[in-house]
Amino acid sequence: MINHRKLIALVDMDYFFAQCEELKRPELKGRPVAVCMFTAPERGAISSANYVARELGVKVGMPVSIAKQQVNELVTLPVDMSYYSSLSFKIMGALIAKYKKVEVASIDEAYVEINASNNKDAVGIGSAIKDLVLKESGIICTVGIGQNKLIAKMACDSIKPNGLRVVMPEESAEFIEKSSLNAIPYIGNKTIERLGILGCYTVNDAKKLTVEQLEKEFGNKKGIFIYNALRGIDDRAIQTNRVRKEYERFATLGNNDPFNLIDELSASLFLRLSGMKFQEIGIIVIYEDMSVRTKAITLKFLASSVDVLKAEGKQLFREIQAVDGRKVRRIGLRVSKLKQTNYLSLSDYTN
DNA sequence: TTCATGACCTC
DNA sequence: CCTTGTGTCATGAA
Repeated sequence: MINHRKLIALVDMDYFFAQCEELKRPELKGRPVAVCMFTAPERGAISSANYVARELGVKVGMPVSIAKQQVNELVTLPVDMSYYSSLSFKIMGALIAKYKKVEVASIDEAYVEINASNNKDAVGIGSAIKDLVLKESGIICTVGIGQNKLIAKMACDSIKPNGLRVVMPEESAEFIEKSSLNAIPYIGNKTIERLGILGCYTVNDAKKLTVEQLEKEFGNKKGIFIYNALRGIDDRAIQTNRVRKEYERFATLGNNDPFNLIDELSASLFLRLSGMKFQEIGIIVIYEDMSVRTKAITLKFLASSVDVLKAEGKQLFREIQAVDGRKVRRIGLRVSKLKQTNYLSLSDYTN
């Protein structure tokens, strides 16, 4: 038996936004709590819900009106992103300080490289991570450990909330075989549907497909990813310093003037950029039937002014309107082809 | 290289 | 009044 095998731990904060709210207001514990994105006082969608609410049928993404109908004692709170970000920042900082290789994958998820020679060691490290997170922030998390990101993620998903699960390399194949197809990351509804057409409903069904068949159906990259994932193979590396490649801001139009809205989105985006320059601007228009149309332009220069953003955003919107005059529900504004001009500022962690 | 679109993620 | 707000990546066409 080889000593010190490299493994990956996925640390995932449980129902993060709602748990942050419970931390802020302990009297909420035990009550059904949902953090909501409101577009109007009584209108919006569920962004995060604690397990009390989930057990009563509240689901992430659900309209607030439906959730309230279902659970009338539901506590609905608006998003307080800067609070969640500060907690996240504390947690991630503690992980980075203690472990050599950490990838901050999102506001509530991090991959950590660990060394463990056996299951017992891995469990010990996993529970040390859980203790660290709890001590640092008061937040309860779930840790999944496996030979790669895929196994770590699936182990974690399988044992939420407040869980810890280690799937050692020699158990990986069986672990995957016993999983359902939709438990595999990047296999969503569309992929499930297309696999069904190919006669595949389980992991073992799908393993009968050749890599060529999968590439033909899903494209080169994704075909190979799925072929490997079905066998527990995943060679994605831990990326210790990920850099944002684009930023976007959305808003629901309501009765607002779209051009005013674009000005507001520009201002909000510009704040977020904190000095970063950009060369591509894009607009995303979402219609009443939820269909999407996008338009983007690459500038001939690196821009850094909010006025450019406003002007180009409105121009792109006019161009879309000229081709498609349907009623607009939401508008998004995006900047990409970014160039970092200064050091990381606090706002890099607050939104 | 640019641009449009779509799948997926997750709270 | 059902359906928020971000972000990454891949593909295919021009």
